[in-house]
Amino acid sequence: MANLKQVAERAGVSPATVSRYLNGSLSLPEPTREAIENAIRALNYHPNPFARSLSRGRTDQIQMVVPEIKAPFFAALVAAVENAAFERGQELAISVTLNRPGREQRYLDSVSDRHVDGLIFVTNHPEVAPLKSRIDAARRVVLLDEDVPGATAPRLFCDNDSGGYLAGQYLARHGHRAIGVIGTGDEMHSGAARFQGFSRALDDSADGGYRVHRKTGSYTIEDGSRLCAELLDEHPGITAIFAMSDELVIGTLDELARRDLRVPDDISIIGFDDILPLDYFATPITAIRQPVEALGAKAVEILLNTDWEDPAACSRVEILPVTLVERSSVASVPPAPQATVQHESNR
Amino acid sequence: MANLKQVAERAGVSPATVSRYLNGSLSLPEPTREAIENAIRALNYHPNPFARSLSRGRTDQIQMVVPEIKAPFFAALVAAVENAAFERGQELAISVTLNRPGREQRYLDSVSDRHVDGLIFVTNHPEVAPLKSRIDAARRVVLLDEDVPGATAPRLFCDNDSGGYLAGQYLARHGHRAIGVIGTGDEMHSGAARFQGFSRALDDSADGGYRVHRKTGSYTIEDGSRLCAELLDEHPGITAIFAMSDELVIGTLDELARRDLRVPDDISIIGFDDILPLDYFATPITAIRQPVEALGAKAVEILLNTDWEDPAACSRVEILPVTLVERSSVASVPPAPQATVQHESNR
DNA sequence: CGGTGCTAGTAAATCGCTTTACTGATGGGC
DNA sequence: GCCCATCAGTAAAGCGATTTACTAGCACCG
Repeated sequence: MANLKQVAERAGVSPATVSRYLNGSLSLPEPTREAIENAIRALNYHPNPFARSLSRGRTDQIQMVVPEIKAPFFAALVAAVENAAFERGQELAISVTLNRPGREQRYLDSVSDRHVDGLIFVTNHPEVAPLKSRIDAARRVVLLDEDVPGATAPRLFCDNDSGGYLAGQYLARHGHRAIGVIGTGDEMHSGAARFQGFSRALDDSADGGYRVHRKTGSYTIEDGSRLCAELLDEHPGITAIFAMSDELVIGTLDELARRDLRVPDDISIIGFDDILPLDYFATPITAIRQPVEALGAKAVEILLNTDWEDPAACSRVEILPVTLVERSSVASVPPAPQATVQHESNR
Repeated sequence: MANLKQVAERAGVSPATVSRYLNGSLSLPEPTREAIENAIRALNYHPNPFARSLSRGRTDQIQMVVPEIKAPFFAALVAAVENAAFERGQELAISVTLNRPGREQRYLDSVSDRHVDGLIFVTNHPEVAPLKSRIDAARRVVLLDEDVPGATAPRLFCDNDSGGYLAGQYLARHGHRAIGVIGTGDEMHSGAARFQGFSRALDDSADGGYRVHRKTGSYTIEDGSRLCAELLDEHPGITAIFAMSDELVIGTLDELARRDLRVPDDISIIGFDDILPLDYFATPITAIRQPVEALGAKAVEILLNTDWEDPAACSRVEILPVTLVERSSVASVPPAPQATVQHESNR
């Protein structure tokens, strides 16, 4: 494996010259230049990135920690970040925690360990107490998608609140009055914000009288089925369900199918994420779309452009807008609610 | 950021001692040992991995190139490899090509570029002509899941042929005689092998008289719908469909739903991959399960244990068994086929 | 003719660790 | 008392870049 010195020798110049030429800090006359290029080609020279990093004290590599990579949202997020990183000449090292205890901490440490330029951190569970101090220590960490309360780091979320709002508004406008909501509880930033926006939308709606039944769990298919079942058992009068993730939508659909409830004839459903090809579903599912591409691009941008000495920059929160993608899983219900719905009790 | 020298100074020994102690090539008496450990803790020392790699000429990092990361099978495969790599103390760097021209080549070059210990290469398209020579040049490449014909590299596949066989056998035993198959064409190793096994199973079946209608495309939801539609339009008599990937199953289901065909009452379906939670589907889908975990583990093992000087080892092909996971998407049809099926023409 | 400014480079220190080949001291065996 | 092991560690040469601070040579200007 050829090195700089050999290239320099063959080109009849010094290693410094080759290095500086390659890094653009030296412009050379044509003949020299050509000699170098030839030598490089002849020896099939590839700079050793380790020597490079060692010398420059910089990596050109960013790391991303995700809890999961099979879940469509995370897979898409990783793809988006990879893309953005690639565009900026950074390599992406991906680490998957599978929520195994200690893995998150371990990877966070690796910012110092691996002397990586920075880290994009995505979590999906609330037990993050030991993370805070490690994030603070690591610096050069961007929190993406989910919060770690108290940690000092720039954050990037989608507009969960307004996503919830859009969903609520949409259901209200279609005449739904008794609605089930399934998602995470308030311990998760996303679940709290989505639900808050959702509730506000209903409050803002001219005619009050809403009953919202919330069931909380994790963003999994299993919980989607389970929570949907609970919802239907306890509140048979609901006419619509807001499911806060693609997985929850799938789980909900399964449960509805199991009960022979048709969407949207028997019950309406509106989702969140919109990563799975909901268009292709038997009933195309209306959902709030997360701006995954934009999230990935922005996360990389923040990571690379933040001035890590500036405390203000390190606690900045960026919010990206979401959109409602209308399909056909929400039906209009008559403006005057049925009696059967009426006498149902509020939680 | 502390370095070896500082640790050594603080512990009152030489850098060499610390280094050798840390690498286990020196056993020290308790007091010295303790002094070093204390110094490390006090300075929060983390060895610089670049200096390490530079010095040792080794990376402890393996790279994986995948065409896609959103597709469930690839996401699962990446997760499995990550896991296996982690277990062996290797970092995993993941690169996603999105089938953009040049990206695969570029990443292959990076084995030399990044001086990575090795690379696991997964592709999903047949235009691989320029890849062959690059793989040969890179050495230390394992071909996973899909073949690049002619390249010199160890290969690891699931038993596509026997997967096809199992599917064919299962459908035959359930009395299906007119069957649609959708998958990739023979230009892809997986598509060819799965179809071959499938056909052989039908041939092996006691009572001949099968009609198999094959439609080929790529492993996507879109193609699943499209090919299923073509199949149903051209061969309305088919009683079962073998869909060669999760995506194709989804696409097929969508198309069936669109036509109000129920699974398995109106038509049976058997899938391949079994990564998506098919259990949770409205009709749980019977499918051939790919041993994703095992594929990941084995790929890493091959990468790390192959003697790259040995030409025999470099052209070894490893095949992992698949299993049929029985659910409820395949119905039995009466042993004597209907007249309507009878007069349908073979392709 | 001296000074200034280019051009076209170079020498050498440095990044942080690994590793080979040593050394000095101590203790045991005969 | 001498020799040989063993123990406990060290000095120094890499690994392959980058980068700072220089210099030699030349042209041009006034």
